[in-house]
Amino acid sequence: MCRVGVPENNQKYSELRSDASESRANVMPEPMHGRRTIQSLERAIDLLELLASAGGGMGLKEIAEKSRLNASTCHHLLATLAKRGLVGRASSRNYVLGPRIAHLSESRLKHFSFVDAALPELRELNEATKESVQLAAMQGKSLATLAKLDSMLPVRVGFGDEYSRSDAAHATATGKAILAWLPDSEMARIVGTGPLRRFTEKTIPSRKELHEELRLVRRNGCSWENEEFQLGVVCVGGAVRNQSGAVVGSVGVSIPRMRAKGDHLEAVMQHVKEASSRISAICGN
Amino acid sequence: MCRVGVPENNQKYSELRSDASESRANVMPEPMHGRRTIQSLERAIDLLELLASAGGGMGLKEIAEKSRLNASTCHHLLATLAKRGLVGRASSRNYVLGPRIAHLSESRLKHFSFVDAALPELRELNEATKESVQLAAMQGKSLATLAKLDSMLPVRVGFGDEYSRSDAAHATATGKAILAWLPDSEMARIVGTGPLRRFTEKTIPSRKELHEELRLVRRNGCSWENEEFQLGVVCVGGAVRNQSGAVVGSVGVSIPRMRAKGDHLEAVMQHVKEASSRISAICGN
DNA sequence: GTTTAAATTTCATCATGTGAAATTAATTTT
DNA sequence: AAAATTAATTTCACATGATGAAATTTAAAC
Repeated sequence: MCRVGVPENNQKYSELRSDASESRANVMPEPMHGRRTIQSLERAIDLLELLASAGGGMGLKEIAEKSRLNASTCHHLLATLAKRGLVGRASSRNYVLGPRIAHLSESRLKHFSFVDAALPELRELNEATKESVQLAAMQGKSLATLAKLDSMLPVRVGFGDEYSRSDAAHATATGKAILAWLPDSEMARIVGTGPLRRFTEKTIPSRKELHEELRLVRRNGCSWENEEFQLGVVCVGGAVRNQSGAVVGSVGVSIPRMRAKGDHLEAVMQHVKEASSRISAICGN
Repeated sequence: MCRVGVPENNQKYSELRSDASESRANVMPEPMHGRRTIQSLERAIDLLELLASAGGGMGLKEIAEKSRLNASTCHHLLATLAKRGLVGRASSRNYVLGPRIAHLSESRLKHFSFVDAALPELRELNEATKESVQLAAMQGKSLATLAKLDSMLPVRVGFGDEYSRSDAAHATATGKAILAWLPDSEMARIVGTGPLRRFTEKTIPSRKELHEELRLVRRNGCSWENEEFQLGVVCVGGAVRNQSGAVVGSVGVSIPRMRAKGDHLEAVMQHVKEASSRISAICGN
């Protein structure tokens, strides 16, 4: 008897392909010589991601169903991954992510540079907003500026070349972005118990108001600062998180007061949110 | 026209294959139908491991050389890995391990059970030595027994079913295995400043002697304990480390004094060393 | 600017991944 | 226990898709 229709797998395959070349418009129906990606490898990665998503581990059958792949194919892929330690077997004989994953992650972490990783995104943010941008992180109780790209507009915010540390976490958008998503105990440690240092007459004066502001920041998804550190300068900040969701730093955009309003300000906030989430992704989030 | 000789790749391939089946002696020259692993996937994993080993990242050419693969093949593999975030590009355009590695590792860690992972190895140790074995870890300042398998011999060490915690880190082999490879500050915190609790007349009495013993343990590669916790019981312990080399626990074998000598004791020490290093591997080390 | 080297893409070939089917192993039910 | 059921693994023939030499493009030196 002859097979009717398309073998099950073909559908899957064309899905993958159209996905791979989504950018170029599909002017021609079937021209693509473009062997863009390696099928077996992509499938193996699918399985890894699948195992990652379903924590407790899965049996072959479940994996085959969820991945919509032939069980035999899954078995071959899993056997290869298992041989190399990228997957392991739980006591229930379920497949789970293997020890070699931890090893790879460890050696990545050892050579990972936050600044290097963030710099391309920072440049993009700089070009998209046309404003001065910066990357910050806490070092002890100090807010450190790790990188800075100045605006190219004639009127711009620029504090020179010094990568200053300061006790201004409560008075800057980059600082507030970090504080807002830090555990309370950490936040308290950084803010301290003494009076909050005043930089301008607009600096948040009290702990109570700071807490309230941070609550709003969390709700809003990004932080802001209105001449609280330097008169004439308005700032917007976004938190950067790592693989475990912990805040590791923040990005900020500094705008001269004259431009800090309306559509431009809205657009900057949007860009900051996107940039911070992209940098977070690079950090494993 | 007929092809003369073997195309370059075939050699490589047969290398891989013979490597894959190294355990079975090559009695037959070419019987193997065994399509055991998926070549492209194994090659991709080779590249990941290569990138992990050479921290700073590598260019395509170097990767191709080191992996002994065709540059084009590397490129296809890397492009696929990059599409899925398992590799990324540094600012130098070098290939590096990507953010998705951290993500996978994170979700593995979230569901990882030390006990589950170690249990099979523990069983093997139990069968190999015929003695009672246990898995231990520090919980605060207490040494906790996480799992325990009794010997099947008529004369055996067995403390019943209670998974006891105790302040016996300095008096047991499992405890000393942990202390020996902990950072000094951690070690000091656990041992405390008060007098060391005495369990038998053989318990190490002073901090000074403990330090000296731990030095010997480090040199020896495994710890031991001679009726220091319970008269009549001798114990051997090995440290378990995780991906970053930190000590997360230990395995121990408890032997009745009558059997704790000569070849048997030697063999137990060897088995403990191997078991602890295998469990460490499962933990990512 | 020119030269050189590295990275990427193309494409024809055939080795290799694929999946249906058979076999074996592990559970569950009787 | 034995039978029945379900899941896991292995086999194998075939067509797809990975491969690598060569061409092209891009980036780095000079």
